[in-house]
Amino acid sequence: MGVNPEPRKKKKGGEGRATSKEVAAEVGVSVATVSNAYNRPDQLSEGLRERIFEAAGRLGYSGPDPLGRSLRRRRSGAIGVLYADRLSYAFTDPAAVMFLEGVSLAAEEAGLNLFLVPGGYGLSGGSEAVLSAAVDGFVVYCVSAEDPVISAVIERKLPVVLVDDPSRDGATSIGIDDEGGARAAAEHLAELGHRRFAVVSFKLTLEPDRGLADPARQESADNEDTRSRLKGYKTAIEKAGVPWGDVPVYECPENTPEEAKAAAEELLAKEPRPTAILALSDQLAFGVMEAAKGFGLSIPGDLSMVGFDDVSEAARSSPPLTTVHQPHVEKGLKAGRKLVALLEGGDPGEPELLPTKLVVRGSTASP
Amino acid sequence: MGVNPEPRKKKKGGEGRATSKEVAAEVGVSVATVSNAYNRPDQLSEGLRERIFEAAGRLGYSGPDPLGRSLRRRRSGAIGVLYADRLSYAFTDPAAVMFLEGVSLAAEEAGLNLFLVPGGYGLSGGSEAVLSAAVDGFVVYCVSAEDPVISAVIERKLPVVLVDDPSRDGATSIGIDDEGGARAAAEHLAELGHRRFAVVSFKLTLEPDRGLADPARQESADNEDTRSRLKGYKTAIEKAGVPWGDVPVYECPENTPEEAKAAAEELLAKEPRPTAILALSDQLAFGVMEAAKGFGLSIPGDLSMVGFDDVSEAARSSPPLTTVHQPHVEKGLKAGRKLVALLEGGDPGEPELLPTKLVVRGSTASP
DNA sequence: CTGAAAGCGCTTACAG
DNA sequence: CTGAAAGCGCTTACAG
Repeated sequence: MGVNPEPRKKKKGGEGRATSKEVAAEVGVSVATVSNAYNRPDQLSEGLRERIFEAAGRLGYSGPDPLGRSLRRRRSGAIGVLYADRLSYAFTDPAAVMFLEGVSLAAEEAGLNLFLVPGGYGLSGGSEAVLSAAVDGFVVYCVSAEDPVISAVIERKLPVVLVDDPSRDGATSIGIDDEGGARAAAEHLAELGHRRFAVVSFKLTLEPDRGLADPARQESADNEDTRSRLKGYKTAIEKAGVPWGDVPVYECPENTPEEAKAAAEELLAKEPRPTAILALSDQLAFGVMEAAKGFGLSIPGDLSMVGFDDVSEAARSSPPLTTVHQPHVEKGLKAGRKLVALLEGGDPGEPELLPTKLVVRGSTASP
Repeated sequence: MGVNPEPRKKKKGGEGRATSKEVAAEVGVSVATVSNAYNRPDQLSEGLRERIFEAAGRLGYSGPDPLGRSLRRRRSGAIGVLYADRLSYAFTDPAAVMFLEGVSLAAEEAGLNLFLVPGGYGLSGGSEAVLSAAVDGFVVYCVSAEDPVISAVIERKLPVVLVDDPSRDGATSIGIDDEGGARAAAEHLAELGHRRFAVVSFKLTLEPDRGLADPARQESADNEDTRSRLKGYKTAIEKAGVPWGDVPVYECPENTPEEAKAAAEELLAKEPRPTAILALSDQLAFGVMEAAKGFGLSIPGDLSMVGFDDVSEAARSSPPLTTVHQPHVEKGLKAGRKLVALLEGGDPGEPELLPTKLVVRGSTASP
């Protein structure tokens, strides 16, 4: 007998946690009864149950091992949030943090734990994290449709809700009205009289460039959000009589103020200088504002600035940032709830689009 | 045969993901060989391996199921972060978010996933989340030594690192120099000439009060951080010749600006009005500043304000907040690394205390 | 280079 | 009210 190798030096020694089998032996009952003591109190007498708990306490058994239970039940009790990038970036982006807050609200409601899973991006192991996460389903956030990690998620055949990139037919998804929000932002600037625009954008493809992106590249953006926002700008700007081809669109490889600052430094050095800059996120907008400061430009006196996201810092920056509001927490909450519904056997439902809204604050004025 | 009940309608139908057994049958090898194809490529011929992958693709097998693997290996590949409160609060507190950033950095380094676990606090199930999380170890954040969830963690007999509350003998822990930081903050105010102080504090016990806390209650605070910070204030203030008993300490049940605002409204209504307020966190300080605005008080003209944490908003608030800096990200990173070391069989090591530092900005001046 | 066997820790429907 | 048995999906040391 006994072929089983290394796993743990259990028994005797008090060390290493006890198993239900050991508790059962101690009390003189079967493991089934120990299991029932924890899971179905009505299945055994109160007295026996207490004796079991007492023995468990003595042996240091803290209840069913999650791994054994999960394997048997085919449920881990956790939902995974797949984030496109390294996890540490997620905590750096206020929009992502609010989204996570929403998802965690949904997880709490359902009594589920939250598992954070980084997308590949050349991390050690690529999609390995996705393949090795013991979760019952995924909320996929901020991952472009082209990202190989998406295939990994699909392969897992777990319930999935796609956020902000509602492609895949039949998939459950939730997003926001990116195009409408972006259009409103650009219209606002046009109405103020601006005609010289520039745009600071997210990366356009998985292999990002740093620098100006021509319209062809813009249209090949593999992230739906990005495409829609650019399209919204374009519609409004062309309506104002400015050819879209005249508008420099600067691609930043990362959604950080630092990248945007560098971008803006190039954009603001151009002659004639743009009088208004549209940023695809508030994070990017903050970087542009810093660059403007460096150039001795006042906002909104010399330069108008519009962001996207309405992160809480937007209201507190100086000047307060005009931006497109989107309901981050609600988006996370709804995404989480949709996943829970799927877990409970619900059907995919219709893709849902949450509204956006332009919030005019102090960073925009007539040129 | 076949007693096993409901679990899943596998086989045929293409639906429901395949198992290694099915792949083995398809290829005509044993499950051991399928396992080897994924885990030990050197154990089988390249040709066979490819046939296995090919069959896996056809059957929709995406590699070893994490649950089965984890149970067998006795490793889940995830580290848990236990947060005292509801998870959604964690995402609301910038200090917690930075800490999580640090932990996620450590997790990434080690190729581990991050599991977020809410502490009980009357949530559905109390410590259930702790008991049911499939993790290899815990980083325990922001949980007071008295919290019952701590016992649940201990019971689990998993490697643990305690953050900010380095009690338990023999446990691995990391914290900051709370007392020194707080002392420096109060000394700074005393040197500016302040003599009428007030303090806005975290909750003192698991069953928090809202309102003034007398010294007895202060000393019974079950969170080490809180006790140490109050002690630091006390030392400096008494050194300045002000009896600690004269300093109102207002307990807020939650670490939110809203609570602090309400607290400050009471504090600022007192006669004589305090000329300086010390807050145990920046979050609380922000609330106090709002209240001051409501009273038409200028900062630092009418009221000096010192926070604690040096969250990134602190530098951007108006006026910029004088506060005690602590290295949140580094704390998380080190906590995570300590856990990883423990997981790899390292020993607990000495409790580590990271330095704090007063950062003087615009919210403090002479009375 | 490949397979048979044991077993990780648990839960469940059923028989008694 | 309690237990025997099957099995969740996997990995491992060993024999061949």
